Amino acid sequence: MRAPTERQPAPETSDRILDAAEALFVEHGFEATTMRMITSRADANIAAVNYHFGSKDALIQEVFKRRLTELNRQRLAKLDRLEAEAKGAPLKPSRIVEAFFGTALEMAADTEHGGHTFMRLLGRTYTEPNGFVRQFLAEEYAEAVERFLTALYRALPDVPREEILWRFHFMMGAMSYAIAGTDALQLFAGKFDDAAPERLLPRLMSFLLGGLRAPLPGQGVPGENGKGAPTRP
Amino acid sequence: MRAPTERQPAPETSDRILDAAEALFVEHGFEATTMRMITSRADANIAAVNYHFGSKDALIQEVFKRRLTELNRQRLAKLDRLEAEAKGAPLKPSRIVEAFFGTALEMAADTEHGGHTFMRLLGRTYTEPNGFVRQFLAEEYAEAVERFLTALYRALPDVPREEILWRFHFMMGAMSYAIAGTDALQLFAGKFDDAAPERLLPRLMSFLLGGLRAPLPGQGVPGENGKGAPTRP
DNA sequence: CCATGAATCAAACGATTGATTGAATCATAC
DNA sequence: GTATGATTCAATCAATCGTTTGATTCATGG
Repeated sequence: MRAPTERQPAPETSDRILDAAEALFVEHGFEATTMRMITSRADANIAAVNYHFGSKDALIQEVFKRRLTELNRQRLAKLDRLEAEAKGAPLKPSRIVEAFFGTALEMAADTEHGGHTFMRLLGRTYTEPNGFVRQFLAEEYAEAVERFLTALYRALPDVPREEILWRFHFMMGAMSYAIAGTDALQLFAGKFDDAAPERLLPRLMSFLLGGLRAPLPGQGVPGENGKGAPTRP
Repeated sequence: MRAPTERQPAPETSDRILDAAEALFVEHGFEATTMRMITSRADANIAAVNYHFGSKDALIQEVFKRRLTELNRQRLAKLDRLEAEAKGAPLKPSRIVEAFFGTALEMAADTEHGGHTFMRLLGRTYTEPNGFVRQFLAEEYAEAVERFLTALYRALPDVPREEILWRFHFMMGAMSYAIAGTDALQLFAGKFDDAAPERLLPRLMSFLLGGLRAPLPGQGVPGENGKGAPTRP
């Protein structure tokens, strides 16, 4: 009467639970989302979560694994294609950044299949205190981060690796906020006239590349070397 | 026997509770931090929180108010000084960015008086799902955001305001991750050789200004217009 | 020395949490 | 039609949550 033998593709109930949990986690966070809220929204019995997944923590992991594995698979596929086309030459930084962050934004733009919901969840989970969630995310990301960092190191051989590391970190932060969008913090409530996701990608990409290619922090005082206005392309 | 009459400056117990709560919130989040954990760490009775603050939610607000009011006061003071020196002329964007984000990083660099702990908490709270926390933060930030946005609008008259709004948003995200630093996500575990906070400020500032002054996303394909390498100053 | 109110304390409150039980129901194969 | 195993169900478990209580201790002023 315990764990189901996985023969069938999916009996639907576990998927409804995953979808309900995903949406509720975005809305209330992990701790504040109760099993009863999840099963109620999924039209399932309270015992269904433990039957299908084993525990609440295992359910959380499954919510992430379902989407994150696919996201990083797409990212690495794009990187593979770029490297194949380059035939051994270093890639352009803009291509690398677009492969990593653009893929994430594409998933975030997909409101039909829950991709948008998940990316909002992912963005706020990067800073999740919960230990096991963080460790799980780190493992799931390990390969992709390694590959993309290596590509960036090759693309920018004159830039100290530590600097690239930090800027990659900063870019992750900017992307998180970009996806969280208006609902991250009501700081800009009523100020965003246009939250169209199709305009978000070029906006974020310009910002990220501007940051990545910024003058290195050196002897010069930052901000003293330019007119300070963005240039029209 | 209810709320204390505020005659004395501070009987010490409420401060110990605030410090303990601040540290525990960073470590475990709001929900996962129990009253018993707080009062135990603060060497106080379990009833002390409700006696001094009224409720757990009120305690959370007080933890933020204590530091955030001071942070935004410093930010606005710097902006006031810059505007006084400029005598009506528009400010340089780099000065504005430094006044807003630099002040935050200064507080984050202060490990002596809990500033570092608080800024880590603040960074991860920007994406907090909890409704009342978000609304409280928004109110506490309203004036500063308004003032700094206005200054940026004046400093960059040729840039669409919506673009400035988004880039300010992106900058907030990058700063959050910068402060969360290594402990945000173990994605880069073991890769940061140098987490010295005094080098973080110039690093972040270069990145932010690079992003703020990046070419606007227009007709041109992003990333097709440059060599893609950061320039030495 | 005692009166007064702030502060602390141990103990308990009802409510809700994630998890578990054993029986009931369902689908499928023979 | 009946056996078999997967799934669902109502009911309940112990544990823990934030909060409250009433008594006790402490500090201070007259």
